Amino acid sequence: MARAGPGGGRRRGGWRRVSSAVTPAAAPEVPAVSEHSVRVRFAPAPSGWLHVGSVRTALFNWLWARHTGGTFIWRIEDTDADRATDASMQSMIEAMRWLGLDWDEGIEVGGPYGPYRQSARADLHRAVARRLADRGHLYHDDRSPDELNAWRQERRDADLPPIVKRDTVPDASEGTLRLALPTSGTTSVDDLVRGEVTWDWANESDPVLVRSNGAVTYPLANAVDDLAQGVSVVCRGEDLLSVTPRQRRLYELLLADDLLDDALAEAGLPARDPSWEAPSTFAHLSMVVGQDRKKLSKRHGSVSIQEFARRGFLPETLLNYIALLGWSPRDGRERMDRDEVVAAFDLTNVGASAAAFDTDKLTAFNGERIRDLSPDALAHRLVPHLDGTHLPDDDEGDPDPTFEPVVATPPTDEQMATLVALVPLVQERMQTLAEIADYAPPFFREVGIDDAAAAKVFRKAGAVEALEAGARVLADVDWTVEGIEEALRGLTDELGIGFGKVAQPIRVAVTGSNVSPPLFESLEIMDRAVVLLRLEAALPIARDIQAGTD
RNA sequence: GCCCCCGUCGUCCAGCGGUCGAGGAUCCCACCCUUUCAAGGUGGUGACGCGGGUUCGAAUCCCGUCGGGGGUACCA
Repeated sequence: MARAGPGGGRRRGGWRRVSSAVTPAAAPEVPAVSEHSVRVRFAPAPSGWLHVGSVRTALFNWLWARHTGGTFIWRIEDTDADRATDASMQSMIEAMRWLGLDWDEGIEVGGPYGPYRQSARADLHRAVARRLADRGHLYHDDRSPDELNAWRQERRDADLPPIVKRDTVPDASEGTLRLALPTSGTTSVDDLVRGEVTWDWANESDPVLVRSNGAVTYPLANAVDDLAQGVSVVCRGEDLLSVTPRQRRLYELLLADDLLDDALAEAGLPARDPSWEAPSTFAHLSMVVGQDRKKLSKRHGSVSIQEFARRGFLPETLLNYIALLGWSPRDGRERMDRDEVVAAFDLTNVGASAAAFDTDKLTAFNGERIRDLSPDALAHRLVPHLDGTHLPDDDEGDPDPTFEPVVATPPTDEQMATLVALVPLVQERMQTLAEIADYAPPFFREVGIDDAAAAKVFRKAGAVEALEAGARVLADVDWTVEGIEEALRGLTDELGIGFGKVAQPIRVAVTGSNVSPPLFESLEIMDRAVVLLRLEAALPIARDIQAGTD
């Protein structure tokens, strides 16, 4: 990833020192938190769900806080009451908890610089706006949205940029309040991910800070709260890169002559720590795109993070995989657990190009992780995929509402015992937890025989004989893997056919499918009586198919 | 249109002027193993968007171009 700009050395700042002071084995004499400690925040608007892109932003913030021993703040930006929903917020909380991303200050958990829901900070925002207006930084724009849109269209039609500046609008006494931005000169920021980025003030449109209904907008609330909460590092999506100049202008204005401190006092909110300055570090993360390099689609990860749980992905896998989207440790390791990622993560070493979400790679990671689980742990993780909590995919990839739970909620002791016995058989052949729904049913209840499997296997010569002989020898044999194997393998000589021709018909008869865990082990954990019954029941089906074949 | 960002195997990353006849992961293919399906093992295909320049030397630096993305809201 070539980093544009002359910033090759810009990443060598003081971060290493900070990070080395907080590794788990940090020497006790080094204070874990200094006056320059990292304070990062995740600040989503509560509309919609957490998806891969927003989770990556949350994760990188969280990782940087944990790596540096800093503070991870979760603030909710619900200044637009029309879009914010409580359901969305609850869903986000659930997703964060599932991923194991904990926050030190923020919604639900509180903290010294709350409230952490912007709608609860409206008094502060208004107090700030009033002071800004008093100092002459704001002006009224009384055009209606329709008028504004018409004006913008005119400008575009004339190939002119629709940039609003104080002198392009009448200074009316009523209407929305805009911030008067500088009209000339440039401003630049040294972004951790992108290097130096420069803007010309002449191209920056004056943002609306207060709506006609009196509510403040994101540009104001975001800047105020970042300052009031002592945020030191702003790490967010690239979609907010263009908003940086006006935000930094606001920082300047708010910090001048104690404007913000006075407003904080007036609103009765906690004072800022005197050592806090404006956020000095910015990191704009690239977008996450689909495998087609276009916007994230439903097939490619633009789904709620809960959807990944439903599809049988482990939270550890997601965390590991998403951390690798745009970042990698110096030694090139890919499979890492949470602590390893925290230890190795480096915000100053994040790539700037858009990352495509690759479900195949995620799936491969997941399979490996499943194999690393202890059988007992895996059994417990499997339960939600059997009891109806997580529905398997239907043909369209949507939750299948016709899925019949395989075990009770909670599972009976007997069901749990069966599951624990089954786990070693399926563990190494699963990529996702959801696949258990394919393997498990015949071990728990009666299942029909799959037509395609029957057609394929029963029509082969020797199938009927294999079923008959299988039932015969299995009727009295030691019901152990060894006993079953010996009996069944003995059949190849007796019938004069290969073992595959013996095993497949029996597999289909007993499991209903031509794909299953290993036969002997599968039979062993089933009831002998059940096995014999199924072999018996399959016989007429096999005979029919053979008859039709001739 | 205007502003900004990005551009190495299909995909994710490594590469920070010579050690790159470009490395790892994933995907794909082949072979081994094998009672199905997997897993595992071995091997393989596959990339510096293009054009100029700087330099003894460029994937690495500069310029241009093309392509992709974001912004251009009284959304965030």
